[in-house]
Amino acid sequence: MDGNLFTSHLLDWYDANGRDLPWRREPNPYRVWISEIMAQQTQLDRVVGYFDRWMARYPDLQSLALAREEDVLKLWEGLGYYSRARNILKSASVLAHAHGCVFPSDPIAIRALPGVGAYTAGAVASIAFGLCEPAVDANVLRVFARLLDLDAPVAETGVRQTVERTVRALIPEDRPGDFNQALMELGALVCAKRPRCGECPVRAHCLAHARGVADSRPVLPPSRKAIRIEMATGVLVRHGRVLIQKRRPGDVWPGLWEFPGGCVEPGETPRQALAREFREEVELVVEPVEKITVVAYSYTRYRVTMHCYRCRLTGDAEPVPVFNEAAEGGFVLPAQLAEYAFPAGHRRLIEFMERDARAAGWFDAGRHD
DNA sequence: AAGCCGTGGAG
DNA sequence: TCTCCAAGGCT
Repeated sequence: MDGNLFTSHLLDWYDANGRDLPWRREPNPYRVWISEIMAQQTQLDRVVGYFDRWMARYPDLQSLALAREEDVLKLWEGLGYYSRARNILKSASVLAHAHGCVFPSDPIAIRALPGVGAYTAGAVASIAFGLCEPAVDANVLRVFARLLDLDAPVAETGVRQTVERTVRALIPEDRPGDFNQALMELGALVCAKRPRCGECPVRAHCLAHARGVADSRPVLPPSRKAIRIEMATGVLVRHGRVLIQKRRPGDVWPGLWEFPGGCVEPGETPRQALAREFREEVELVVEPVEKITVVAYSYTRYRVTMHCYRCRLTGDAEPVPVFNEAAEGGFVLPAQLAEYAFPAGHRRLIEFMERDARAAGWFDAGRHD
């Protein structure tokens, strides 16, 4: 491959077709870092809104160093992979104490930050500091699987190393960040899962295209099957306040809030499962009295059908929840639910109840006590 | 190293 | 409806 010609074709295309993204307008290290963490396993179009809100709230490292985890998780709500947000806070602490709130330019120091792996370190080093470091993400792997017609599964570590070496040899000293971004942009817009070779600025350099096998690259590993599960969750209102609890570290969605509930076990109905979960989780005896809605959502490899019920206490005793499987919890006003970060499925339940509130009155105090 | 961590859009 | 999979990292 003629490296110089390849690079100029690619950069010319990027200059004409690269998207106008907020962190590209002002690529200081802090902004580039945040954008790259947000972009992990997330399509850029979804990142933009979160990025803008983040920068309005935490415009620099100094302001981030004072941030509270609750607020950061709320800002991150819906973006997924919440450990990224917690790792940003851990990094902020490191950057404040060990680096005096000056973002380090040394790739090794960048790579040492929590949540920063080989890709992100290379991206920040090249985009923010102009260093000739490769940034090999899924886009770049796919692009080079086609350029080089690699017949090994791209998930293999050997393939990544091959691609990193190749990229390192191609990076132009005057535009390392643009080169890396151009490779990714090409993968996102042209050399996508279904390639659009007719629009490709570097198809003359592409072995898979020359051989007519671009559609069968990259070679993918066998996929894991989705697991379907049924869950039940309950809305318990008392004196106009609704019971929620905060998930513990080590759980799925650590630090996020939810309504009590859990998996429907074999042989159980959703209502039975819900009564059992309330006993186990919060030591309250409740009865599901009314189906609110069914929310279908998915996380990682699970496909969840969540049956949502309005619950009432059986018995007259004042409820004192004991949070056996949560970090904390309590009864909060429905209007306050907006201040807590919920997993997407529970957030959709809240939105359903708010939309439906006038007709159904899910949160009406007099209806439930 | 293989499994886990979220979510929503594309096809 | 259902599968695939994103500007990955951690354990």
